[in-house]
Amino acid sequence: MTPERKIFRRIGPDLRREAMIAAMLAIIAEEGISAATIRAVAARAGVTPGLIGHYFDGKDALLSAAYAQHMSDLTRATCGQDAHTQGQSAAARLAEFIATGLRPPVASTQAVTLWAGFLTYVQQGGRMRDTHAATYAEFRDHLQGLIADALTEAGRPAATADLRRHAIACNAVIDGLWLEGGLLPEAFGADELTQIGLGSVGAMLGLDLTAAHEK
Amino acid sequence: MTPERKIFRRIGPDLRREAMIAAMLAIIAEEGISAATIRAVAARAGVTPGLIGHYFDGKDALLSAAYAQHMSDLTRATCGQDAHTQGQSAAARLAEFIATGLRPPVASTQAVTLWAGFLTYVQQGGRMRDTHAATYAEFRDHLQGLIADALTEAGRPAATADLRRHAIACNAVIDGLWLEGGLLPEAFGADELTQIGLGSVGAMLGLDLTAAHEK
DNA sequence: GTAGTAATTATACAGTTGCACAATTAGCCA
DNA sequence: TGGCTAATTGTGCAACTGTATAATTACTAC
Repeated sequence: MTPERKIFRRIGPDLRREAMIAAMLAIIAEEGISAATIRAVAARAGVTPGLIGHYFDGKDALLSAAYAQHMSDLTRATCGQDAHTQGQSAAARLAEFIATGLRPPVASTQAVTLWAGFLTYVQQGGRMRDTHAATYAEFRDHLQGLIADALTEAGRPAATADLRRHAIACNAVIDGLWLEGGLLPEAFGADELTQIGLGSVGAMLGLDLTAAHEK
Repeated sequence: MTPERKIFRRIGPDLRREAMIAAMLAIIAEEGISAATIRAVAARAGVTPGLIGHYFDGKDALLSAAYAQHMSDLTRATCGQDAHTQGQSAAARLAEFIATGLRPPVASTQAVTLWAGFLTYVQQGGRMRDTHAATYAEFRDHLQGLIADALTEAGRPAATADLRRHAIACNAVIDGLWLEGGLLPEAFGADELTQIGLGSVGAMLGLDLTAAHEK
């Protein structure tokens, strides 16, 4: 009766890393970041705690990697819809961008919870702050491009300074609605945030995005 | 050479509680919530760890109290400015409300960092979730009242359903700008967020809030 | 003054945390 | 088939965590 040792399989280093990141994200989303200990992540990933130290240079490195992954997922899910709206009008593309950001999986309690869990560490500088700044810039630049196209299409091209202000404002609306929807999901109707988002941004830009979105 | 015991003063129970809450808030703002241990809070409050257990029923209770205090501070700082704008037009009062929420001390890295630190725990239910829901409702209801007055004043009174949508949207703009300003303060000019906020909400409601605010 | 009492300190404890390190093993290549 | 190597495990440790509790002390009322 020798103490039976765990039998294990080697999956590639990349897969192993991904599994650990996925485990960390799942735990943060479900139980909060304070529950995301090395041991808990290891157990969820079906692995021994020591192995995490083998793939990541300490817990902070795993946290950073998980944050980068999550933000990358969100950005890809939001900006990646451009492919589906290639032939349509600029207004329709902008409307679809907004709608995508305000409906699952982008807008969801889980996504907001994850983001919020990381936020504490973002503020303390280091890699996570850079990731945040880069993600924000990418998202807003993308939005600014869509706004520029839509205004040009409407025969009202705008100067760069105005475009910047519009992008900041539209981004704020989307962020705010995304946040509130994720924090208090039961406080809003199914389609409500999307409609409000389209209506608000439309009013700010002088475009009828609701009509553009329904086509 | 007996081991010298710390000499201490008794301040009232209320003052002691406040000192502990203040210490907790300071630590969360400066070093993140993971640094807010009982021992750290005690040291900052100039007190022994055991005393915290004497005034609060566990660490969670202190955390809840600190969160409630912070949100109360923010709400009071934002809504409390009504007194100064009593005689003015409804549009001016709405404009001042928005401007107050987008400039220090309400809009600041410290305030956002604090809020973000608590967010993780808000998601896990309990007292802190109730505090969040109540704060959000209070803020939005206040905003909705200001919007109703401003629209009525402009000769365009709105139905309740429309007011609700307007309040959600305006609240989202303010929240989004507040958040971004706190997370990336160096990315925006001194007055920029206020101007964008007034312009955006004005466009959404069909009012010239920038002009109303300058008077 | 001086007792009484609530506030405050000091200490101890059991559990948890991140991590380092040696021992083991799975899969690959000759 | 039989090593070789890197992936993986198991264990241990020192530091830290929240909290309970007994011992002390500052203040108040008389």
